[in-house]
Amino acid sequence: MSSSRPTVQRVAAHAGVSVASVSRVLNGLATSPEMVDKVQSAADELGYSPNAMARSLKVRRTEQLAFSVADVGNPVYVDMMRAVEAETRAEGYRLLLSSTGPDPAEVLSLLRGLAHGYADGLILSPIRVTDEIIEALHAISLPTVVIGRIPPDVPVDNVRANSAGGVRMAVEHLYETGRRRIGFLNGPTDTVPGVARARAFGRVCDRLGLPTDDALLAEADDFTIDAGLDAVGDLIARGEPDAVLGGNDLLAVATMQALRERGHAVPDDVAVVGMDDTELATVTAPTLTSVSLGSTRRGQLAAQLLLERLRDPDREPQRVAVQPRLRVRDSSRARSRS
Amino acid sequence: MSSSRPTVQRVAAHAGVSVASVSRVLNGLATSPEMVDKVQSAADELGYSPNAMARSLKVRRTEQLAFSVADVGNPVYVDMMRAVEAETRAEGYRLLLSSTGPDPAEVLSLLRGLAHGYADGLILSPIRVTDEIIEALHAISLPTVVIGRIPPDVPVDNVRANSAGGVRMAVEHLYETGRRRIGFLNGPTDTVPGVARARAFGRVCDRLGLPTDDALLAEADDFTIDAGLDAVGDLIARGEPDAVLGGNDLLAVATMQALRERGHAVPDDVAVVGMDDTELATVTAPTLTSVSLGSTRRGQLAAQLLLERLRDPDREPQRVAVQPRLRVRDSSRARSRS
DNA sequence: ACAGTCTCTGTAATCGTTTACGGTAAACGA
DNA sequence: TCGTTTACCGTAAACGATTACAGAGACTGT
Repeated sequence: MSSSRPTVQRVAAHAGVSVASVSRVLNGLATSPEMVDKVQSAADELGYSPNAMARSLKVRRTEQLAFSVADVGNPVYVDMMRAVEAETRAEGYRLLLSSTGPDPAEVLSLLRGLAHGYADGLILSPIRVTDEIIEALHAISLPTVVIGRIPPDVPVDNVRANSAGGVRMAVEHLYETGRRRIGFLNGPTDTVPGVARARAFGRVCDRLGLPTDDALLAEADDFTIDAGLDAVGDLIARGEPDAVLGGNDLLAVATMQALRERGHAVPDDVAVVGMDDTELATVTAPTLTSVSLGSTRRGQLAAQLLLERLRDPDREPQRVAVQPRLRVRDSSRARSRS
Repeated sequence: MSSSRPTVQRVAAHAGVSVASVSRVLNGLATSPEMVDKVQSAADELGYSPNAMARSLKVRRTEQLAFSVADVGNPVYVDMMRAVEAETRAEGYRLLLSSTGPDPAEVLSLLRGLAHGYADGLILSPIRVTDEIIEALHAISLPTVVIGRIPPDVPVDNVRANSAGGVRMAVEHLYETGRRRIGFLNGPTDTVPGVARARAFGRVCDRLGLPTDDALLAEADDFTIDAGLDAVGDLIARGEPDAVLGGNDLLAVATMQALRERGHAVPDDVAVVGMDDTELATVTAPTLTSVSLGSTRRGQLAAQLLLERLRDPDREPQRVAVQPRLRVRDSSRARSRS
């Protein structure tokens, strides 16, 4: 009894047949009943299971898809992930998650490393897009769809949200409910969503004649609760806002927490609204008004685009956008006093 | 220009050298400077990147580790994941997440499918453990560590929490702060953690002389917020508890939400405590008392065990346990009236 | 009885790498 | 000058599977 895993050769020898026959019965091709019998019993006598690596080398398919996200702790990716999984599982693919932190180098290594190898296709949602990433995307031959804005000439399928529209809806909503000093706790502005949201915020404030002094603007160095807590203190103290928009739900949650600790009531003193409309928004107290950027829909579309490209690798890259929708909850209700 | 990806043969031809030389310079083995030059320029002229599949077939390593969790939406797995990732990244492994839903068949397919192929090692945290899974674990040759209780004779490394101890701490804490009708919103009792926690709850209540009528017991059919909301209504209405223990933080959050909707104050009318002490516990209002089962520590230990086994495949399987710790927050403070 | 079909099986090539092995030529020492 | 060491390089054999191809019987129909 050799120590290493049994191979198809060993099974063949043990069953007294050829390797071809073993492969055939294991893949359910036409064979005689007694052949099936011999091979099957030899196989599970030895505890054989095929080497996936060797198999995919030959057939050039792995039956796996990779989904790369920036932060598994962010519920927005959970939504996307579920949608992607639901869509791709039906086609028999296994889904592999991979969490690249905030560092673009990670994404890059993924694009070059895993990209050509362990998966038949890739969905990625990079938070920072560097020139190197763009370049790698140009060069990539693996079917790929990216979630998030990329330059129009990058030849991959693309689905994106309308961040700017979302910010606009949020600010208009706050304006309509009487808020005038609206703060913005953004994520890092060297990220794709960060920069889009910053720009949009400035524009809509200008249009509505709202103040945009620096004291009303804060930038967390990550789209996380911890980073939000670090950054929001100043905004609250120096900006004296009557409303705060969070760059995503996590930042909004951090804002609520900081407000509570400092004795400000939400929404009576300060309204808070988030972005992404994740499950988090429903569990906080008060529940969080949030603008949905369609994470589930984006995941679904990304999966569909990927599956279509898998079927037809040569078709034109497509790009689709999904529209935002405001979900009003308690954190932005009208003041009860006033 | 051929359409398919360039191979080592092609860059060899293009550089006018042998494939062996190409492989050598690409792997940084000893070669002359001019050889390095020729190969390098040929390689990136063709945009060559090696086929990971073929490579790992030969060297029998993928440099990848797989971590399989039941529900990516559960923050407890996020904690574990981060810990595992931190530990394994240092050794140069890439971490692949894979989300098997609540269905044991998924785990099984993972154990047999991905198990022998795309990863050098596997960490899994199955929520249900069937005979088939036990059997597959006996048969597995891939280095594997499971997080969660398994029968003692299963020959894989194992790290587990002390659920029972955790439940005990939670209930004692509630008892000491004056609660007498303690409800329990558990997850499914056909799961490993579900059954352990149910048993422990019964025992500690008996010991303390607390009532355990059926009206105080509820069982959600998943460890999620939605399932919790479905199941907790009855418990609140019929059980009239003055405290509720959630089988995990998600169930506790669901409980708080349901209580709020029905006009009960937390903690004044009803105290709530969760288990797992996830990030969620800090963002709710009131903040959630929760017993930490050491998710980060468990992830860390699991990763270390796996790495050790990777270095020495023949050593004895180890099993370690991590102890719970109660984290008191606002949701279980003493009543202010009374 | 024989050509033609059909069904099953085995031999060997192949996927894209790595690497053991052997050969060649330059460098070295005496 | 002539072995011997050293440094490189190329040829070919793996890794473990799939599959094109061809051969071998077993049928069929005439």
